[in-house]
Amino acid sequence: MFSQTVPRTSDAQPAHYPEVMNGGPASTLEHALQSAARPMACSRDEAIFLEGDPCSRLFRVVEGAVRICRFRHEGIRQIEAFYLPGDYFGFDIDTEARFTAEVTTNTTLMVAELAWVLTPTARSQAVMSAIWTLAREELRRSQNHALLLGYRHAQDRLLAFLEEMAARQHCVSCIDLPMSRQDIADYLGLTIETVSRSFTDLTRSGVIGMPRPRTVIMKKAMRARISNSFDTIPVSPRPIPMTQSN
Amino acid sequence: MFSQTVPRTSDAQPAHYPEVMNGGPASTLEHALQSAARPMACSRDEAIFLEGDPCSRLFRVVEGAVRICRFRHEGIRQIEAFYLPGDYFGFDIDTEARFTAEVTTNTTLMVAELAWVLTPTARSQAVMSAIWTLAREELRRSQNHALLLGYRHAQDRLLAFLEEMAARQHCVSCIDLPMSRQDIADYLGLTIETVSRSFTDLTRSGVIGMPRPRTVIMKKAMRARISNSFDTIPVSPRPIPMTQSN
DNA sequence: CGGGCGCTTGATGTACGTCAAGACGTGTGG
DNA sequence: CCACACGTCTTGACGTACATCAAGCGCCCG
Repeated sequence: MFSQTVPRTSDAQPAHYPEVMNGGPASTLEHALQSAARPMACSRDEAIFLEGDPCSRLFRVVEGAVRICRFRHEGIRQIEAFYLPGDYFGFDIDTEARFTAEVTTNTTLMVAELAWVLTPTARSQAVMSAIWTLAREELRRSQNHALLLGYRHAQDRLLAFLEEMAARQHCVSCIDLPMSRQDIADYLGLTIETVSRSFTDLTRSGVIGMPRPRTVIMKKAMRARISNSFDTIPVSPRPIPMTQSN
Repeated sequence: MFSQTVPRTSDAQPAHYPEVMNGGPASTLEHALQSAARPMACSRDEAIFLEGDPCSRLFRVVEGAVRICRFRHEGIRQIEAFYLPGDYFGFDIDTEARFTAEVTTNTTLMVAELAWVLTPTARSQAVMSAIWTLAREELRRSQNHALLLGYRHAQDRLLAFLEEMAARQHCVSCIDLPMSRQDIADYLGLTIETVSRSFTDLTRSGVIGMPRPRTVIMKKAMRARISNSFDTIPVSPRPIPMTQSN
């Protein structure tokens, strides 16, 4: 339960901020959460919280994946982020959740009451700095998402997405996709057909291998395949070392 | 100089976080910056800092506008955010700037050395909470940008952009656009021609008025014109009261 | 082995990108 | 103050990539 090291981006701290804002070893967060957390199993497409719900709980993905999204009237759904094993979410920036959170596949979470985590005894500077690190990571992720959506070609967006997934998972070349084609489409701002066709095209051109629909093998110089890749690394400036649970 | 109240989103604080994380009256930030800041005038397209530069300065827009962006190899540019009068930027989440900052038009800024702002005397909890508020605002903006880019039709993106601009400016119906069509295109993930055509179409259909290219009048139920608007307000959950300088 | 869901593939329309030219407005110099 | 020139914005013609509508395949689970 919360027994992993948090995704560490702490190798890139703003040197100027005092300790309370410096991430430091984010394992302090797990430590503070250790006794507060309880496990929670969700089956596919189950909602964890809805947009507008009070932000009262902090979650960590153990196994599976979570999507946060919004809906437009005719049922059009837009996915803002995926959370993979090791990721925290729910420490929102408002009193009310700005997105709906659902699991994309059978998923195990750890849950802790924010009120409990932030009790006077628990709310150390270390905990606060860990929260700060999470917020920065969230901002970085969102900015990278916007950059991804700036690509005009479906293949570029898909490749950027696959690179993000690869960077956030352990293996360099083997990617597990714990979400449906529709989920990917709603994250990339495309239709499911275009996503599927792009997967096929990338496979046919030898850029990726796809033994099963939700397993992708990265082949050769994939980055060079992005027609207009950024001079600076577009998706994840520094690969995020992410300790996966179980 | 930094004499305005910061954009207040503090009406939506996570009630659970201790004071250090609660925005509180962000005027504390201006107060802390008051003596540290110096004015800086930039002419159109001038760079303020480049991607990769050390994050050492905090800026506030007094007049004009700033864009932060990245470049892809063939000169394709992608704009992540605009900063308007009253907005702070430069308090980045890393030691190095993740974007290049340039002014879109003749612009006046206030500049303060982060090291000075964050000296032991200045780094009060109030200052830190103000920084936290800025970071949350940045996250919200980035998420809204990603949502905007999720719209599949150019007119929808443009309308969402205009709504964002309207919400961030004083007047409800009269929008000043302190950036070129190319800037708007690079922010919306479109070409300049498509942006121009969308402006024309919206004008012809009576949704907006455009006395001059950079002045837009919002007419009638503009929101209803977005073909797939979000059930919940897409761009700015609560209009941001933004005190403009001079 | 059968059913259903997720994924893929096909055919067609349309919105946007691209290339190109022209109009407008703005700023500068005479 | 006017004329000119440059840059910004707009408009046009055309090609292309993606959305849409529709059908079919394949995998997984019951």
